[in-house]
Amino acid sequence: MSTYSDLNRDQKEAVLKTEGPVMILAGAGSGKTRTLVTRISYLIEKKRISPFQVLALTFSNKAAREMRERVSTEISVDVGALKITTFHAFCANILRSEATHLGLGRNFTIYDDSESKSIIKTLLKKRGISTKTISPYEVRAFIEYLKNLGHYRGRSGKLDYEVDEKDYFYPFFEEYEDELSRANALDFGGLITGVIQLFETFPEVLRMYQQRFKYVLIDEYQDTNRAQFTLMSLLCGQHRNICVVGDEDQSIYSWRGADIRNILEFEKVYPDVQILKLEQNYRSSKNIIEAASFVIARNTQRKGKKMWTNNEHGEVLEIIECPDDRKEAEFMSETICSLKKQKKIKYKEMAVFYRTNSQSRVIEDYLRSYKIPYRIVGGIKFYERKEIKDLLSYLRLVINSKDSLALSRIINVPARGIGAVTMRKLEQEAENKGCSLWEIVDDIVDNLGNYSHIKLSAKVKSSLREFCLLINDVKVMNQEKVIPSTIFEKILCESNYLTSLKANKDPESLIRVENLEEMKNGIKQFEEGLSHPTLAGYLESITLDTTVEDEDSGEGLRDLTSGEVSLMTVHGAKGLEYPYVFLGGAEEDLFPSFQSLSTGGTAIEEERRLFYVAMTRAMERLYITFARGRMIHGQIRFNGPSRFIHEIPEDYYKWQIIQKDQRQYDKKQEVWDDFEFSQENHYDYD
DNA sequence: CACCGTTAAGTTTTT
DNA sequence: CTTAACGGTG
Repeated sequence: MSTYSDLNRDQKEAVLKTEGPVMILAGAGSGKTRTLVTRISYLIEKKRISPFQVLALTFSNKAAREMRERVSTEISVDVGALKITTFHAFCANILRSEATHLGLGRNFTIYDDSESKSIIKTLLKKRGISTKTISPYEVRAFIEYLKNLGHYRGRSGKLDYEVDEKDYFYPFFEEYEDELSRANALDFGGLITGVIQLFETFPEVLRMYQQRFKYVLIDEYQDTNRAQFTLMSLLCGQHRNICVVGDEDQSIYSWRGADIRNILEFEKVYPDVQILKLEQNYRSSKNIIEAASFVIARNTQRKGKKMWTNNEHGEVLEIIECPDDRKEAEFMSETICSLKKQKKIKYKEMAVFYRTNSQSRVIEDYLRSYKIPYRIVGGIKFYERKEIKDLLSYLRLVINSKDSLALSRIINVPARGIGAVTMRKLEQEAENKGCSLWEIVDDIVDNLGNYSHIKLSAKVKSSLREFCLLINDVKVMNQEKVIPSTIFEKILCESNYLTSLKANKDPESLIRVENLEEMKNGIKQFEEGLSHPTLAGYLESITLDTTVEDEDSGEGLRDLTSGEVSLMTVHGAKGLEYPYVFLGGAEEDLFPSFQSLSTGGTAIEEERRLFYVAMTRAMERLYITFARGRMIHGQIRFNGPSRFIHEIPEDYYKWQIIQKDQRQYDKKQEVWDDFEFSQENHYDYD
């Protein structure tokens, strides 16, 4: 890399301003990643900063991977020392090395959302509270809320948020934290707050990291929560070489704790910040950019950017009014086919976006019947499947025997005759002795005599013995650094998990067997390229990065040169771009969602940002479809087109009506012209 | 202890 | 229309 001539003036500035706080407001398609990558290589090659001192934090592994790859093709120096990683992986890393400071074992387990929910459920149950009196969901939300703020138990000093320790829910937060530390576990939020606690409690540790990371860069800054902001402030407190890159108009994760104030009020914390705007869009046609700009301009929570492009005007957008969701899917399929046939557009250049996952079903049905190859991006989660979680629990227990959640999950899977009654006895004993479930189980097997007060049948005893034997065997294997795939194999066979699955002849079990096969492939893949793969390393890699390699769908439908049409939620589409985009279900109560409308306030602005994100993914053509009537929860609902459609000036679109019928939407009057028409008469076509 | 029927509820999901 | 969760029975 010797020249920056391919960058525009603003981008160059963003590269060159390396000292002090910098905020780059990078609009959609403004060449953000390219700018960041160039900035990193400028730091290293021109300013002779050691790669060891540069830290780039992203949210997704995908983003981290992409940046790492692009940096490594860009610069020739050793990139190995360069830290480009996710917030969570970064924190997990620090905590593993500094674990002892916090009284944590370095082999701690990381619980995902569903696991922390289980913890809360058992917690409530233990207290004899029905889930109807207090919903575990609410408790979880409360705990998550605290962690998103950066709160940890006993945090003191000047807090920039308020915590009411007399809050009805607060004791649950404390009990939950106790439960996690007993299990030597952390949840995702705890990874961040754990590092905050570490830094605030041990200034010398903080100083060490401050000295190491002299240049810090944060991508997708609009999605940071309070805790991440605090972490960043601590880390950059000395040198203040902090560069954040984001777009307030693409902040779509506030329900996950993202705090848009982090970006809107950055100047308050860093008055000397240099704010740079990347406003030239290289992705989309003029029509698309301008139409999207009109929509987003309605938001008040903005710093204000004026996106522009040198690209052609291109075609106007198309608004397609369909009688129902099936005709909408049919329109998409028809259009995709004709684009492919007549304009030789490849499938992989087309994408369908929707607000909710449930919308994909009808679309999939039609795509299949039109023999259009497609792939769902971010649909079913591989690692959330029962059989995968079961085997992961075995592996976890081996690594961290205090992980009682993992133990309870698998002690009777496959069925060994160790049921709820036995488990209650064991849990009681563990509680009395103040030790973990595993210790009790392990001890009972060795020293039965000490447990005469616990009545266990002979069958249960022998089951426990067998289970213990297996786990202890595997623990030894792990200590002897046997590779993960061999350990996996052993558990799969000797736990009888595979045998009992195969005994079931139903197709469900067959799929499970295949999934386990795939899991093994995943482990093998992990081992490749590592000289000393460990089980702990494997677990870390998959809890913090659940992306699964694209499998080849050998269904015969796949067209290698043309690829597949991509289907995803609008959330899933962030950061991506496609020449041809279909945005389905642009209806009131769906997009914007019913919930956001009833929440009121600024919730609608986030929906608008979401709509804006969807629009700005499109490079050449954008089709926005809506259905007059849609099946929702088994009932046909008539919601009318999304308000966001009306926010696009009329010169920017062509309004097309599919299958005229009696119930037409009159966009001039914004009312249905026939309200009395009965649903039944309406929906028996074919 | 496992299975089946009933009931209730229903966004988005980077880690 | 789905799906998850609970409570009753065999």
